[in-house]
Amino acid sequence: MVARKSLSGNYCPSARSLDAIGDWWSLLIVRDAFDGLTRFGEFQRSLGIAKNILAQRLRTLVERGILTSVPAANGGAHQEYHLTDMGRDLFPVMVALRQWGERYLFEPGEPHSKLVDRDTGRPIRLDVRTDDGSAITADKALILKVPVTDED
Amino acid sequence: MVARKSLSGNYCPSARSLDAIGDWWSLLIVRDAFDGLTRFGEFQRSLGIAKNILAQRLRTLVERGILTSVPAANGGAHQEYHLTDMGRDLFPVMVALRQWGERYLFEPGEPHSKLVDRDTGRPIRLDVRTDDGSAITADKALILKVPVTDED
DNA sequence: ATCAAATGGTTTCGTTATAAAACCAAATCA
DNA sequence: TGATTTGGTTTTATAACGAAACCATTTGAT
Repeated sequence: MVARKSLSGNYCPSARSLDAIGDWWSLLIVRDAFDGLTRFGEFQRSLGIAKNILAQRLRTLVERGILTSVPAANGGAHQEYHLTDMGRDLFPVMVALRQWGERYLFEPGEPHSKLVDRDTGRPIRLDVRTDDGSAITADKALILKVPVTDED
Repeated sequence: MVARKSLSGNYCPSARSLDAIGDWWSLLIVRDAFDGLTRFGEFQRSLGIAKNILAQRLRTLVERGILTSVPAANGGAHQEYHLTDMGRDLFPVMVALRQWGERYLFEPGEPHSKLVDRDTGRPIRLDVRTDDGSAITADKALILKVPVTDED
């Protein structure tokens, strides 16, 4: 079998996450869902994705519990795709990606969308902290590996 | 051309980030780099990735400024791959992915690696906040779009 | 009520990316 | 000095992807 290697049995949570949402389109769909898009056509126009690929991605995102498809709220016959709690909890991932991109992938002065607090208008950021609230940098972090059994 | 659509001109920073590191292996390589791996063979054994794919990924990660390849520190002839500042700043992305995976992709009680403060041993987490430090949830966030010019 | 267009897909087909394996030169080890 | 490891590249088969055509059902206009 030459299928894309599955990481779902991996004991690293990042690896499993990438297994679930690490393909090319899934996170972009989730981003659009955060942006309020719900309909097939909305996603398609927003992303410029091929319809067959979009259909497949929506299907697997639903299968994995990140989106739900529900009959249209307005009585129409189409489906609407909404974030589940699991999907909404990808919010920090989105913010982290956004923050990195803002910093490294834009020229100084180049315009880009911004994420702000809906109520106060304040910019949103995120920081890594220990559970007592003190900020921490990458070099201070240590990955505790789970004891190896027999598979590598 | 049927190449994978480039999002590098997109005004959404998340989209550009995914364009840079959103392919299947890149973030896993970066994760391993955080874990201290530097050599071709180390990455290959750790990930089980095909060598040609790994070589290609390392090349583009270097091109994009996320890794640097430097001659071996110990005088050997091989290259070592190290995170740049740009690469190290992906740390919050890794933590966010990890945190989400821990929560949703493991059975209760199932073992997984953990991220802790090297000095204190305290678990590391991350939260989204406004710049004055108050925590915020996804529904309180608003994406301010950049004014559209002519391309869609 | 009827025709036209939009919506939400699925199917087909060509192209690209990926995986596996073979291969190879240089360095290291015994 | 011969064997093994390292760090790749090349080749080939398969799977994923993108574009376009197609289609049934809704929705909108006349």
